[in-house]
Amino acid sequence: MSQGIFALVDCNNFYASCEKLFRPDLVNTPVVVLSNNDGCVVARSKEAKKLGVKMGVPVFQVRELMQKHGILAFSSNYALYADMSQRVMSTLESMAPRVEVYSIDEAFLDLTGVEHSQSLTEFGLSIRQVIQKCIGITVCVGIAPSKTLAKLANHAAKTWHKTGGVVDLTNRDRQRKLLALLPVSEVWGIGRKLTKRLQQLGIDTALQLADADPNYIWQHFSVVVERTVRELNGESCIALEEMAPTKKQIISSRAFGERITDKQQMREAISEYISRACKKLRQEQQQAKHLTVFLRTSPFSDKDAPYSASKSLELDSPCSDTRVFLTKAMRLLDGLWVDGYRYAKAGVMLADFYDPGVYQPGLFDDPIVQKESDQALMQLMDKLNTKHANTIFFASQGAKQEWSMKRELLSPAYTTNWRELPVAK
DNA sequence: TCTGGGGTCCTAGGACCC
DNA sequence: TCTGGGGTCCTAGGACCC
Repeated sequence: MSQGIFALVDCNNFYASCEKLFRPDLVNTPVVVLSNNDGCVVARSKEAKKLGVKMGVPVFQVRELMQKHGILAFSSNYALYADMSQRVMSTLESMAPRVEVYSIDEAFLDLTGVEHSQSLTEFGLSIRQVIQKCIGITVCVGIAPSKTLAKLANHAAKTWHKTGGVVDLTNRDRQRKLLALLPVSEVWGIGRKLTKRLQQLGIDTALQLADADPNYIWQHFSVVVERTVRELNGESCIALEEMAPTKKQIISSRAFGERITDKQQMREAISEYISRACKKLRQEQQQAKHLTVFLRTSPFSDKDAPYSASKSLELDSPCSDTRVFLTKAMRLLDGLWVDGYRYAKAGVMLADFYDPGVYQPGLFDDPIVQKESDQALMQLMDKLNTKHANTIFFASQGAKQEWSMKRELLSPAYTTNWRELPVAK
């Protein structure tokens, strides 16, 4: 059994906390943050949770509740959250030698060796204090010999306030006590479907899963669930990954603010998604060979006829030039578009990535030759657009973008735009 | 009227080869 | 006019995560 010690540091109500941070007047106000298009609730402050707003509910279902209790809603402001996240992560990196940034609001830390100089709980508390003081964000810390147990320890730290926001779960008896209290659905990697199937076999609690025979689980489920069983028993099977693995695909897709029925508007939307995806591709310093374009009507509406389709193609050689993908995507769209539907969402996907310069073209391929001047043009575009969004764009993206998503409740870009810095009065 | 977006991993099954 | 079995590669779809 490998003898690592992991900590999971997770920001409390991250998006809602970011919004509140710059609005001291909202200390005790219930706040929610909405998904793109202001569609559903993706984050809730503790006050909003207390009032019964559930994660992921469509806004129209809780509108009454929000009005009744004065719950304030914000559109999601990713520029702000990404910037705050970076501050949290670099603080963590200054406190622990090995850090895996797991998501925008979570990181795994390798705490091997820490216990020689101070207790693990003390270390957890100091992480909490430093982040609170330097950044103003509250985090909880779960500590355990496997990532799956660290997740559960973190859950416990969030759930029970008397823990002080830090739970050390390195002791086997404490592990089993906690596992007995938690339903199997709380376990990392056990989603809705697996929960149901496990319950049918009489496995309701996390402890029952931990005590199941790994071979039996492997046969009835998969190696993934079997690994989870081992992790629940303190055997570390999922390593800490400091380096973000290179991406395998890039998707850019979005539901429209209003349904699209006009092909020209769809062209604009697809052009916009291609531009974003290609920019991301160049940031990853990769080239792609595969392109997919897809579109669909709303799967929730019973009055709209359902339609969903996608088409893909392979380039002769990998490429990261927006103009090449724009041309190809428009051709794919011609094959997908059917008049008369009310389209709700569309998107593009790039895949099959290569490092620049390593691809061997086939004998009969007609490789796209990327001239230096082409690459320079793309670099210049990216540079200008990073400094000020949408400085230059392709005409096909459209200047008005009437179809773009709703963000009616957006907070200012406090930390990423000089003109929107908070003012101390 | 109003239901997110962006990812990963695993598995099953078909095509194809010897 | 034979039709077994094993291997590999690819793709679609399912399940999960935040």
